[in-house]
Amino acid sequence: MPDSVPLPDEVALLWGRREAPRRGPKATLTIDEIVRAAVGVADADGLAAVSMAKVAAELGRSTMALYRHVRSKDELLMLMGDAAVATPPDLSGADWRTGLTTWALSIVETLREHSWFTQLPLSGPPVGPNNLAWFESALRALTDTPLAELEKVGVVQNLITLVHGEVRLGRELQRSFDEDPAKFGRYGEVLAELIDPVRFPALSRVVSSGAFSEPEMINQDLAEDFRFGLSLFLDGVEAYMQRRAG
Amino acid sequence: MPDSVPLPDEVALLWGRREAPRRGPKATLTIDEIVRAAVGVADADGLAAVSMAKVAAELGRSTMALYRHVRSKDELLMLMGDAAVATPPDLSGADWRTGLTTWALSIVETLREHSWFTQLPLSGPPVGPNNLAWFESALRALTDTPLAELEKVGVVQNLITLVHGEVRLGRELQRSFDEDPAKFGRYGEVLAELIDPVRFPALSRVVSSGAFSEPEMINQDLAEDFRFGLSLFLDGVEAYMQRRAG
DNA sequence: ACGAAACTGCGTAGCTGATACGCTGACTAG
DNA sequence: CTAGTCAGCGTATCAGCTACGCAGTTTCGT
Repeated sequence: MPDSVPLPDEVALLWGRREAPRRGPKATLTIDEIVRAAVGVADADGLAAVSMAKVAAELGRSTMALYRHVRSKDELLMLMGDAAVATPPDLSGADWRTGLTTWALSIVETLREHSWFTQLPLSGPPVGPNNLAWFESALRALTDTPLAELEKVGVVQNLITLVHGEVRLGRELQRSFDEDPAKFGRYGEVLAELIDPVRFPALSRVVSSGAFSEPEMINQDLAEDFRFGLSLFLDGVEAYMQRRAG
Repeated sequence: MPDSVPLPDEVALLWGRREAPRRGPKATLTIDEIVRAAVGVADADGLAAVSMAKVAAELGRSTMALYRHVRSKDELLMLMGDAAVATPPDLSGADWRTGLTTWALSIVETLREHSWFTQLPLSGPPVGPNNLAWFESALRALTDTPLAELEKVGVVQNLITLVHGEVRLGRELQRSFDEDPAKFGRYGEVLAELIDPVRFPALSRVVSSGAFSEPEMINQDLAEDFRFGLSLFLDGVEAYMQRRAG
């Protein structure tokens, strides 16, 4: 059976289905090596540090050598985006709620190690094998629920959004903290100074409740917020299912 | 009363509290003009098009003139981030749920017009006057609820995340669509081709349910997903309040 | 077995963009 | 009036992406 729909070029690349040329010298570089090197650079020094030159240097090659394997830097970024997420956990046997919770925590953990992930330009809906595997994994957790297929997609989509937000915020706050730790100790103070209790009554109440005065625990607080948000969201899903079933 | 905590420099800038020099020629450029021009460029051609040179050209100035008013491009981006969100809606009189819904839809609408907002580097927790005003607005909607102050922050934080996700996805899908409209018509087909129903049963079911075959309505679908996610989340908040109060 | 075709790796060079430095001339406090 | 300040900007440097084309390598067709 021939491909009735020839795959878009980047998709073929993502799935390793780009046919190798038969003539000419064998490539001494593989896409895999390049992507691995790029991921390494991003993990170590952030996405901004990923330049074609640096990745090439990491491999002991010249900058332009990479362009024989990758059409553009954007294409490399796309490949990195699929390489970053590897394999989803096995959720079989868990009820949908436990499954989705595990799923969400797993993805957060995975992405925390490649927190540049959320900075990648999106090139449309997911098409990479690993990203689709995670998508599949989440959908599978919802198999035996009364949700319509489209609703399942909606739930997973929103879950992904929550996860991205958590990872992004974690990374940015961490970076900001590393840049100037002193600033964090003063966030509460600075707010207190800026905020007129008349114009900002609700915010003032939060500030004086001391919610912003524990500068040391940024990431703990953030992870707490995420778990809280996640459980609220899943509560909502549960309520929706009951309404729909009953 | 003197400032016990001298404001960090960028914060002073954000709040227009940087003192003007008393000697020398008067500036013929204001920060406001610069920020407005930069926002204009970003609205028209995207954040990537915002270069110091382009913004300066927009104002009929030389590139380096901007650096008298802004310490770096990052500082300009920070200012853009506060300028983009202007003034939050008045929610007084609404119950918390209606209030937060209005709030979320307003922010989405606002950010849709400056959808580069979600690409800005975050420089820590919010400090700009407009961003804080939105924060205040959301917190105020939760005033008369049984939530603790820290929980209110958590709820709003997660709401913001959902909003960012919606805006980001909308922008990226739109861009991707504009780049190659044909690709969207084929997303369902491409998936169908890639996905082995044995390895991807749940995804296959979604694909064959036709959930991905209406390429024309990307943004409608997305907005739908957002409203769905928002209502699920708020259902969860409601359930939590009841549990807490009862 | 041999020439042509198909390739790979890479050197070079062009272009865009951020920004350091220092000059010129304007404005103001005393 | 004059010294001190400051705005605008020309110039130059550096980083990064990538188009182009050469030189050497491998394979196919005959």
